[in-house]
Amino acid sequence: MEHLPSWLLNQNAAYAGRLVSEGFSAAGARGYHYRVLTSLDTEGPTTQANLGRRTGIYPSDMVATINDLQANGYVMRSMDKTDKRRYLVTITPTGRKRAKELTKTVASIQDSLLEPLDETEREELTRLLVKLHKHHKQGIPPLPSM
Amino acid sequence: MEHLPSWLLNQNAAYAGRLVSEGFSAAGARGYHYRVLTSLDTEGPTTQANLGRRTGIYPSDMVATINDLQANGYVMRSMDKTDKRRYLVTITPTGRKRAKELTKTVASIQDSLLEPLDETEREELTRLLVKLHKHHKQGIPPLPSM
DNA sequence: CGTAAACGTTAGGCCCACTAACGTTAGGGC
DNA sequence: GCCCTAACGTTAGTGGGCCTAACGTTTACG
Repeated sequence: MEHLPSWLLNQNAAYAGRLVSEGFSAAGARGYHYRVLTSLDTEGPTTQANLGRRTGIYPSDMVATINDLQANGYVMRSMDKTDKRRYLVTITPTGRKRAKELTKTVASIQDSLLEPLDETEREELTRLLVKLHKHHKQGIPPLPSM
Repeated sequence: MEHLPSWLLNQNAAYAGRLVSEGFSAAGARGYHYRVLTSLDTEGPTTQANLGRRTGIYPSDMVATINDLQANGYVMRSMDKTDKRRYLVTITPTGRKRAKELTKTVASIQDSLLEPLDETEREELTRLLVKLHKHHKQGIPPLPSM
């Protein structure tokens, strides 16, 4: 079991998750918040559905996430005049500030996560994980109803 | 975000998890069952607490896991004469058979998981993940109350 | 123009990780 | 020998992330 890639992936992801969620929960945030904020910050405002496609978050979970972010003033919902089904989600200045905070938190976590690896190994690991992820992205269900 | 190791780890683990749990749930099992059964099969019978240490499963979850496995006849609880606090958990012949089944399931999943990588890359990925895991194992809380 | 699709939303389920508390039993210090 | 602490198994419950089902409304398409 100790050398099963799926198991290793899981154990390491669990560890990374612990680190990340420690950092996040100390800041009163969760993974979904971070994902949505950075997406809005770097890729611009869009609808909830589209946001879901960008971040891999289900529409049902997106609602709660946006609610949270909106309640904290990090994000604004405005209706799309041309399509009454949609909301347009926009990040606020406060939201941008928070996005940067969380990004910094996450970055410092990468360091402690990758601590045992030297620079070459870090790059190689990242490369392999990217390759794996790119390949499997296609096989992932296209987030139904979005 | 797309190149954050922690994020990549998570996404790939999620994908691996989907594959694994598909395979498992088709067989009516869960990850915890597999972990416990293979541990018993390869490392021999032991107490619940020790089993938890071997597999990284919390004692509270271990109870339910052993209950399930026992209900299906894969495992036996017998009391430790020398220490009335402990149960000794032993795998049954049926359990061994099931362990082998699940192992086969998992093995075939590794293949589809690692499909995009060539042999060298697979070994390198495994090596890096092992290194990461070995290093961080120490920092992981020693499974409280065990 | 009518049917199918997309949108946001509510409700719920599953698995895994993790915490808290409890009664019981064993072990170590003095 | 006794007390305090620690370990054991157990029950209960939390929370995050992933995922499905259903619904009313609105838009797009054939």
